[in-house]
Amino acid sequence: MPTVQDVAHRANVSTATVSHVLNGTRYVSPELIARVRHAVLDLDYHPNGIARSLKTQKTQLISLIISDITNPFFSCLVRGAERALSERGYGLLVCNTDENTAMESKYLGVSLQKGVDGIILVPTGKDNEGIQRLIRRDLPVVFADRIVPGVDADAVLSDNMVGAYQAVKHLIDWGHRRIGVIGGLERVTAVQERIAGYMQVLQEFGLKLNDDLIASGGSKMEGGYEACCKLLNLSTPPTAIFSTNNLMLRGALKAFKAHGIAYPHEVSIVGFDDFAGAALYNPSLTVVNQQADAIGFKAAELLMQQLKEGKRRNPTLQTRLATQLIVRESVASPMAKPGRG
Amino acid sequence: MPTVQDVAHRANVSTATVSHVLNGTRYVSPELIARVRHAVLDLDYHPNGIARSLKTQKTQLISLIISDITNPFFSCLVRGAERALSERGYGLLVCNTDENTAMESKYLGVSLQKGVDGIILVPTGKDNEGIQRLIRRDLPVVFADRIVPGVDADAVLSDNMVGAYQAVKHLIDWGHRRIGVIGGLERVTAVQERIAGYMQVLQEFGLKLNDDLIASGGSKMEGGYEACCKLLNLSTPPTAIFSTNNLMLRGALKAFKAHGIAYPHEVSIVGFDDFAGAALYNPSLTVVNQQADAIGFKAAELLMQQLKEGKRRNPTLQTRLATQLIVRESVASPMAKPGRG
DNA sequence: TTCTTTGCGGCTATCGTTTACACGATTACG
DNA sequence: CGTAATCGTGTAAACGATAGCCGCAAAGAA
Repeated sequence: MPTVQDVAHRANVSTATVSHVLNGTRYVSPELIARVRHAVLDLDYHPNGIARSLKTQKTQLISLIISDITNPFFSCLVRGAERALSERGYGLLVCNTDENTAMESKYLGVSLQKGVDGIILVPTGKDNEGIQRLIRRDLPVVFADRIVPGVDADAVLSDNMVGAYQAVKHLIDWGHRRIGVIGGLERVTAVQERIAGYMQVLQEFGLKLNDDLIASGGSKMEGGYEACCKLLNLSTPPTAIFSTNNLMLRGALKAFKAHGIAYPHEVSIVGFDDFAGAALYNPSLTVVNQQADAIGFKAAELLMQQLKEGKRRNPTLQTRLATQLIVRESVASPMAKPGRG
Repeated sequence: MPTVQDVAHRANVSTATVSHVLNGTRYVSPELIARVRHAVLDLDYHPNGIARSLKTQKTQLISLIISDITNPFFSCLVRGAERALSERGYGLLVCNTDENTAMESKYLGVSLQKGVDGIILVPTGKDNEGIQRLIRRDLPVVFADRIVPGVDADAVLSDNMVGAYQAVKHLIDWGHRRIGVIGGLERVTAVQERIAGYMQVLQEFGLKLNDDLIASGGSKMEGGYEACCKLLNLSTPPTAIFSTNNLMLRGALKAFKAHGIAYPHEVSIVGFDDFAGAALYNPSLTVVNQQADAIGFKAAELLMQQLKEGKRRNPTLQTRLATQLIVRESVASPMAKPGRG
């Protein structure tokens, strides 16, 4: 592996000149430029990024901390972020926390050690000593999808309240009055907001809130399955269900299947977050779409901005991306006799 | 940001001692260990990974080059790899090539500059100068999902021929004789093998091969849609279709919908690669499952081994992971009158 | 007592860059 | 004609860690 020294030697110039030719950081005569270029080619020289990082204190690395890449919402988010970053020559370090705060801390720590230039964080939710440390060190951080309440940093989020509002309003428009919710992890601000949206609709239409109708589980398919079973096993089950995330929606569908329930005629269902194939289910699924890719992209852009300006932004910027109700076939009027049992 | 120097100073020892205490690389008296530990805590010292990397020539970073994280197969693969790596303190740099050889080269280049310790590569297929360079530099590489024919490196793959065999045999067992294939990119060895498996079954059952029945497209949903349309528009369309990948399967389903075709009764279909929700379609989808997570995990493990042994393996090791036919509802007997017109 | 051995821990070169500073030469200016 | 400014390039000091090589002291041997 040749080094600047080797190049300098071969081109009969100093290492400074080599460096400046390569980076265009000061005037060098055409003659020397040519010699250096030549030597670089001859030796197949590629500058060592690590040494460069050590000197410049920049790694061109961003870490992206999410809960689970396997969730299509997050994989789209990652894709969006990667698109924005790779254009500008940044690499993306992907970390899966599995909604586990300890993991999050660990990854925050390794990110710091690896010297990333910034972090896009989908926080597990609990306020976290690790996050405070980043902020203190003045490392650019932007939250995506969720925030952690006490912490002041840029964020790009879905408009969760409105999204939930759209979903639940849709159910009400179809005549549903007894609407169940499948919630995810309670500490996650995104689901808090979605449930708040749900409650707001209820209030607006003068329906009374029934705690039994709010069922929570993990955030994955299994959790959705269990939560949905809880709802279906109520003495008077809901006539419609609003699932606050995409994996849990599928869990709910599985529960329908297990209980021999045909949607939408026995129970209607609306999900949060569209996904490839939602249109292909039979009946197809009515969902609230969120712009996962754009969230990632935007978050990366904000981060790049902070990097350019060299500081964390002050005051902090919170962007909300619109959601959209996609009406398909999973909602129908409630049956004449609500409930099954 | 405190450095070893600061710690050494505060603990009244040399930097060498600090380093050795932190890494346990030589005997240090309990007394000094305590002093160093104390100083580390006092200063909230965290070693700078970049400096360490420069000195040790190791970054604890692996890059994983795939075509598209948005494809559930790859996101599972990533997950598996990450699980194996993060346990051992390695970070994962994720790169999406979009099946584009130029992108692949670019990412190979940046990986080298960033000084990754190894690469897990899902090659786009074309033999690539960049890959040869890695090999020459003796950088550990392991292929996942596919290989590039001329290049000698460890690989972890699905047993594609057998998988395709299972799928197509299943269709034949149900009485199908005119079976279409939706192929992906031709240069991808995985799809080559799957098509070879298809051909093998045909031969075994004395069916003659018909080029019209092999339709290719991109590797994504759109490609599947188009390829499926081609098949459906044949003068005598197939009675069953084998899709060689997961996204294309959904594209095919979309084509069914567009053509008003009800599977499995009008046309049967089998896909390659199971995915969350395949069981929830209606009718549910019969697919050949591959162990995506295990492929990623195993690939990472092989890489770790190479790192431990300090060299690329010789001779090279190729692992095949079993596939499994998951019979659901998307296959039925062909109609009495094959074709539609 | 003196010489050797051994064990502990400090000094310092090194990894491969970037970049502040210095330098000599040439030109411009008052 | 002396001083200053300009110009093009080189020298060498960082960046923050690791680790080879020594030196010193205490212990053991003769």
